[in-house]
Amino acid sequence: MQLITIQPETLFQALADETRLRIIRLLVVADKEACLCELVDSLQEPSYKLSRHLKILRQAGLLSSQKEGRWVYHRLVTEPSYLETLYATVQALPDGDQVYQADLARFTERIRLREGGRCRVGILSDDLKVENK
Amino acid sequence: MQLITIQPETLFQALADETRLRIIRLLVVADKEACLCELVDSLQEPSYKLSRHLKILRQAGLLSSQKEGRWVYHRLVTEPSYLETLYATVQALPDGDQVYQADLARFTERIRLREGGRCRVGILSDDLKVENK
DNA sequence: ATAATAGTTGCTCTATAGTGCAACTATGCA
DNA sequence: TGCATAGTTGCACTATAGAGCAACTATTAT
Repeated sequence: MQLITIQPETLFQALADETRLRIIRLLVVADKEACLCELVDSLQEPSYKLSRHLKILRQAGLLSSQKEGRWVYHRLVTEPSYLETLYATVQALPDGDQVYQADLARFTERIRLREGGRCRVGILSDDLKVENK
Repeated sequence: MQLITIQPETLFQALADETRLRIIRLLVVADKEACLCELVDSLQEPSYKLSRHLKILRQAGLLSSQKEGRWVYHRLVTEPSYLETLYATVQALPDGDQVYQADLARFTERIRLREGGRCRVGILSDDLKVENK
């Protein structure tokens, strides 16, 4: 049950950003949940950036996030039912420069590293890791 | 045929504004075209404001506008087909504070003044008229 | 305990979006 | 021919959104 009502504009505002659309579209098409590090490797974007966008999607009621130890799994929210219609639209959008296709390809590769369906490795793309001095 | 490809984000950006959602929702639910002055009286917003929002919707590929004498009629674009799905979502959105319902009520009343299906009067809400000194 | 790492967030900066006012164009009517 | 009016747009102002950096928390493994 959702106590505070989310404004319709907020919903569309959440999708009005390329990075967030890539996240949503990936989760819609792959029909899977994903943790941040898997998204970092799939979208090739820094974790702090994705973390913030995930928060915006969560606040818009599109995503639910569950912590499991070190990892946080993000999945699409499917209620209320018009969200399913919305995801159908997202899935039907053109992929002019094959960005989504490339994201999905990396994601598919990446989740092959899961053990028992759970993520067991961190960020693999060296250039996206945050180094602790 | 659409020569320049509209980015998916642009589509959602266009809907990420209360005024523009009111316009789209009104046209979806009423299943009618409307001219600016009818929209001004229905949404109770100044014409310069709506005119700009209509332009944004047009540029996003959601609206087509045709001039007929003094009046410009705006109608929803239905191609490509995922736009229909998008409108279905818009129609299914909650109307918490009955804003859309009130807009529709005023619009229904307003288009009763048409003659032969065409708008024959201008802005009726005195407080929204732009006075020429 | 300590180090490594998954993830988050405060801060600053820059770009862009929305508003209102006022001036503008274009069309029809007296 | 000139006026009223449907509609558009340049300008200035303000608010907000997104990015990057760096510091932070929390959890696991050694």
